[in-house]
Amino acid sequence: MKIKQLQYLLEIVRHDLVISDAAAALHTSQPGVSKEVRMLEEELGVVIFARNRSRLISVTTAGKRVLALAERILADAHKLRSVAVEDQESGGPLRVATTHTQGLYVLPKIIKTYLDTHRNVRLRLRQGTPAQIWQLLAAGEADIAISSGPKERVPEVAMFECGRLPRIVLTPPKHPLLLLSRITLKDIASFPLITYDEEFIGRSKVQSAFAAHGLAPDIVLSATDSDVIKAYVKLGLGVAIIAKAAFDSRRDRGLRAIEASHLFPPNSVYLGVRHEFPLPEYGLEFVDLVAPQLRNQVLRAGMSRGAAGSVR
Amino acid sequence: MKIKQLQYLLEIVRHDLVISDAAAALHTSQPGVSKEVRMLEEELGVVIFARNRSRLISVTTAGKRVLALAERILADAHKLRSVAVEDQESGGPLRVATTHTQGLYVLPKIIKTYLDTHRNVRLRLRQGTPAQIWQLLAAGEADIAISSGPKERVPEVAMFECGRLPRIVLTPPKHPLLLLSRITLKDIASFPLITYDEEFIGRSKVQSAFAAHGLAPDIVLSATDSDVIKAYVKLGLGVAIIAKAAFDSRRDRGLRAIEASHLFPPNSVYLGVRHEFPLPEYGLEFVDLVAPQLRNQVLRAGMSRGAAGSVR
DNA sequence: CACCGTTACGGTATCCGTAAGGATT
DNA sequence: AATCCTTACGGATACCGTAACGGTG
Repeated sequence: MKIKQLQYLLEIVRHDLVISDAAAALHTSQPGVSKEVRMLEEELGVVIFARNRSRLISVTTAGKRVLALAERILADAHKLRSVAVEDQESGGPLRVATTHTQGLYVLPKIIKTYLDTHRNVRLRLRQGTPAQIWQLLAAGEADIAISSGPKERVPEVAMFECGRLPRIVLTPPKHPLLLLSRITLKDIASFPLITYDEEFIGRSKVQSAFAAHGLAPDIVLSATDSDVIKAYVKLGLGVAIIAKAAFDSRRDRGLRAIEASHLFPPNSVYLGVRHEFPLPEYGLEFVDLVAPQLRNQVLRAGMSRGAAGSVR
Repeated sequence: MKIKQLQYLLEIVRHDLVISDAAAALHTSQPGVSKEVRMLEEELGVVIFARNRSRLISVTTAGKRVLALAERILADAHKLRSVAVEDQESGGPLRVATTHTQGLYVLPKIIKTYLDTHRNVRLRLRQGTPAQIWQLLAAGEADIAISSGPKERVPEVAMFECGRLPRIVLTPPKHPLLLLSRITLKDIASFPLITYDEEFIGRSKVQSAFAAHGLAPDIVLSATDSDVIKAYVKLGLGVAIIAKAAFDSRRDRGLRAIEASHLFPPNSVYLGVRHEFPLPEYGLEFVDLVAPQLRNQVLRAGMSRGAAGSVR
């Protein structure tokens, strides 16, 4: 069974059962049409047209059913051909604001998968500090924020926890800390410390942990960027406390990592959208890749007005 | 676009995006499947599968739409293939009781057209006198009656006038009546008469017409069958009054016809069905060919209980 | 290195147009 | 005689399997 044969059928009916006319309309030869029709009839085991040897008389009852199905198949085939043009309209811009760590170490795989399947989405990735990120979202200059939480509530946005980043201690090779089987906060506090900038939540959590044990670490340098921090650790200026996700043992050969999730609480990562700015379907599908369970909450948040307690 | 290509798509999805497996399931070569998919993508101008050069990763958003349509098309195609078997069940017996005149001179064309388009209907034609015909219908041994009316009402059936048969006078060649420009009843009455049997309505109408003019024709022979009547006219036994439809100038070369519709009222022909025995669709389609305007009345009559006055 | 998808190639079947035949109106 | 469907035939095209190639995990 070929689609062409079905086209022939309908064209014949459209021309009052005159094969010659149908062939002319189809820009092909009349014997070709005649033959294809007969072959289809033979394949289906059904007489579609009642013939008078030199003329088509009428459509059989079985033929009517065949024609009805053929019509729908061809309509679907037509829709199929226009998927391409609709596809052009199905994409659009998607602005994601995120931190350096997320943008460089967590999102790449997700974004690759996403762009593979969403050819017409123009993804714009904006990096910044958490404060900048939530500000961008609140101002409507980003559609999705992925970042640790802001220090102050931002009423315009809804946030949902979408992951937790455990901490590690980062040292140069052959550092004394590497010899300890289970390090303590006190061990760390005896070395100069390099960590995230003040406005990062991670920084304050680190400081609180030390303070809870009456310790006051010597923070010699802070930065907004894991890679900057790494560079200074590599130079031997101190040890760092960063997200585990930002360390790649293959790439960061000049560094060593020590598990520290027992010392510092993991840093929650939030996905945020703006109230009253519902994400398009392709935006929700991005959310699906970041945190599959969040789709419905994000959908509702985008449609509702701002309210307290959107963080579960 | 080919149906085969759509099959390939679904088979690939069904095998978790592994072309090799799909090809094996389709009993064909793997490169063939690969190529057809790419050609379809090119034709539609849409990337259906996200690829990793040596693997299919996922289905694009446009691809999902393509797959949805492909699925419906293939489902319809499958239905198409099974039209043949359903067609076997769509027919059935249709028993038509009718007179010799109708069966031999009026119905053949209709029946040919009908059987051309209703290959699976087993048409049984039963001939008889009007009394026999209506009796068959009332007894449920016929589904449709086509005949002149019965002498007595038959409560079980609904009748609808579906045609009128004007009369002619039938003579041998070179008969004296042929010389008259406009014949009268008196002219006819001067010759021996051959006509339908007593139980035919036509016979009594003819007799009434003569009686109304104080004439008493000499009916030398009567028969139930136009062809029997013709045979005796041909032998010179007398002239006949029969339905015009029963005379074919090409076939009846040994006979001559004289218009007589001004002398005798036309004989109404009725189509009848039994109350509470609704015709199947294919039966109604037979009625459509006999009398297109009757379909709905016949449909209703078949579903309702017997009642007076079904003849309009 | 095992697996998978793509590319290349050649034999074969299918398609499709022209020409001729036959039936009907 | 004109119209229309069918059959016949031959050249071009597309199909499809095998084999070789390239990338990936």
